Amino acid sequence: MELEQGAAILRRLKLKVTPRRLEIICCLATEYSFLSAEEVWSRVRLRLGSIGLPTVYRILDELAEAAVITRIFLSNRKQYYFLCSNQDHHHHFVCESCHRVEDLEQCGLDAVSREIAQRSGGRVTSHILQINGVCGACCQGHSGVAA
Amino acid sequence: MELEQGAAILRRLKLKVTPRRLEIICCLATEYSFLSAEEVWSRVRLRLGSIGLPTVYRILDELAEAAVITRIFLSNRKQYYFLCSNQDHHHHFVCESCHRVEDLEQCGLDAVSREIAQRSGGRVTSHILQINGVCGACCQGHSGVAA
DNA sequence: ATGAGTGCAAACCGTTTGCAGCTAC
DNA sequence: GTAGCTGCAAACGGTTTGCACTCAT
Repeated sequence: MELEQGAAILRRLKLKVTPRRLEIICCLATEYSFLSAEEVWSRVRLRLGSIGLPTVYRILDELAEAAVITRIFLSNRKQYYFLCSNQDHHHHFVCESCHRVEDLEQCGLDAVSREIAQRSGGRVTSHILQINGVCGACCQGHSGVAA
Repeated sequence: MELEQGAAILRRLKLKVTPRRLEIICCLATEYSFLSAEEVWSRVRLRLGSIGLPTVYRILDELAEAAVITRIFLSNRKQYYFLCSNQDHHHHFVCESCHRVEDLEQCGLDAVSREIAQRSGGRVTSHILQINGVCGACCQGHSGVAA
């Protein structure tokens, strides 16, 4: 992603265009996998020289709240972040070997909503769906990238 | 759940039958909603007199590892536990108002697995699906139970 | 110039661990 | 008797906060 695209995102969110914000957006935009806050921190430090971890958290949080990036909660109690250009409702397939993230078109929640409405008259308001597996490349013997 | 049922579960897992373990299983068995470790702790203390929070964590962890109870990770970084007698593959509908949990039969993941296999040759190994909403009773004006 | 952004250190808080004493078997 | 259980206090680690300083606008 060009720096100008990052700046446009920030202006749309009425956030000041600062080097740290641009660098973090660029960092996520060039990754094909989700990153922890510390992983973002270490990557961004290489280019900015210095940036505090709290700043990384603050910026990631702003971007996640604005739905510019996707936040994933994993069972190790850490939060991971992923920049996805697809704004329509969709879910992700996460490769357990290389941590690459793929978009999914199928949601499959229509049937569930119907089941709930028919059975008890309830209503679905949101859902969390994450698919884990091994992607095609990793299935074919590629060893993958360490986490 | 009777105490004897709890004892049977523990014997099956080759764990010693202790009052704390029995009490925790009973506590979860009589709840219709998921509970945090601290919520289990406060309920169980009423009947046991004294029990340490680390013990509650240890026992909940054992039971979750053995798949006797279900562990849910929410975005507040806390873990919640729920005892579900249904052992087949299924998911849960969680009411946002009263925190009651219902079993779902629909999974809807077959279509997703097909999509992944067809598109990139990948393979689905696991998935996390949680449906949030408002249950029938709460939809009909019942105010629900606070978290 | 001024309010938003940032670094640093310290707090936070759910969870885990080490170890001594206790209990089911 | 002994291996496993439990309580307590302390540590852990990812994340958040308070506050003084700095920078984009």
